[in-house]
Amino acid sequence: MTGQVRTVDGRVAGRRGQATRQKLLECLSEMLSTHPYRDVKVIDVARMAGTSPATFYQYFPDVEGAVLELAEEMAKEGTTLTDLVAGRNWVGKPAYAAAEDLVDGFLTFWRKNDAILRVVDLGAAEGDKRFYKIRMKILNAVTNSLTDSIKELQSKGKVDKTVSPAAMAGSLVVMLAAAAAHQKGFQSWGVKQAELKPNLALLVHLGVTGKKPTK
Amino acid sequence: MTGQVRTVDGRVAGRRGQATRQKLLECLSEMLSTHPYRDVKVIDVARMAGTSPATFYQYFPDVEGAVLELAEEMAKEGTTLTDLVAGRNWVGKPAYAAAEDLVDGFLTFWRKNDAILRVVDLGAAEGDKRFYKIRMKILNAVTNSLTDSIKELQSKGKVDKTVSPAAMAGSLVVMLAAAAAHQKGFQSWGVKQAELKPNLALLVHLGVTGKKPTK
DNA sequence: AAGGTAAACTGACGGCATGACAGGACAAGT
DNA sequence: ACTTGTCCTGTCATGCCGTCAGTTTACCTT
Repeated sequence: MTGQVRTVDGRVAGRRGQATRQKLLECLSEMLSTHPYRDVKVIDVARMAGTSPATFYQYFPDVEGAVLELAEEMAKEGTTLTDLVAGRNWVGKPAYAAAEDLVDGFLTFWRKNDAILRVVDLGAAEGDKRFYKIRMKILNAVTNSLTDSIKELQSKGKVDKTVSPAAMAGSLVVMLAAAAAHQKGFQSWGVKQAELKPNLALLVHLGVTGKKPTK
Repeated sequence: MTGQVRTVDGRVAGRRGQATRQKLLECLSEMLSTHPYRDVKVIDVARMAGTSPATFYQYFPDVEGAVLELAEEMAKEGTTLTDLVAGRNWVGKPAYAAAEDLVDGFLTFWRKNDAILRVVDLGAAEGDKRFYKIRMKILNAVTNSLTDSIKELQSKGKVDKTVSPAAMAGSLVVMLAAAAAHQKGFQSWGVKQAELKPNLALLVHLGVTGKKPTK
């Protein structure tokens, strides 16, 4: 579609403009990683980028608008998460490997983008449709894929008919997202990273296949 | 301990003072339910409470400080969640009922306090220890209880030794919290409330006992 | 009831973020 | 060098933040 980068007042941005715009986004990202969302101010981001607040407002309506921009970028990258599920075999021994890979990929992706994902999560929970949509875009990739896998197992009679594939897939994906977001939280329960992964994988396996993995 | 309510500058608050303080908290709570966290301003809360910003700052250091107050209150109430797990029988048919009750209680509690829990979640994810502690207080009640249940099943040989009780309990609780926080999100996957609950209960059952529920 | 004291509240102020605008700096082509 | 369109910044009005000095209110003592 319209791949044109535009300023707030409708001008098309040239090379130099795009560069500063990008720099502002980078600084914002940095800022989000090191300061509470509520305290991220336009003036700080602008200063960090070596420019003025007025410039910031040329490219973004406000902080939220800029965060949405970052989130969109991330969402594009996030659709590659589908590869973790699509075309996997959920029967027998390969099933557990699939579960492990899914958990691993998910945790890695979340850790890499945790600062933005925090804000996206908040915005979505607050009912902001724009953030909500982005969150869906990321999670849908995995959820739909998982849903299909469960449906297939069901049609083969390998999974109980009472299970709702979408609800189960959604629950699992939501669990992974939350576990990823609060990875540090587990430490205070005396749970080490290394312990967490296999248990999440076990739960994913149990949820999808309904059975314990065959070792 | 010191049950004294104090102002920021150290005075002990009297009857009238406590009343306005309480009113401010109520208005803040209302504000959090209807506006994005980032946009909640002291002046708006004060206006809604029919007082001035200066009064607000007599009782709370800032918006965050007041939210912590609200969260503490909620956390006290939240420890009753333990009752949903403690003393439950996780063998045979009663196990599924236990899982159902846990899911139901959790979702209800979360929905009732969603506005504050959103902020607590954000604060915790951002690494703020105060919010983190409150989140733990609520989740620990359930997690520790679940952990014990799993340990017990393990000692009886009913659950695989490779399972880490704490990691499993933590994963399940985190899943419930996330599912509760994004209840609306499931609708766009075509999942109805009524479908979600039994599937969550099934996952809890699978996670704790390692087996499908006996109907 | 008068007077005293601590509590409760407010008006006002300096400081800072926001957001709009107009004008100057810059790059690229002629 | 000149023109043109893009890009950036100085400046300003507005509004919120957070503090303080000072006023009003409630309560207690005598």
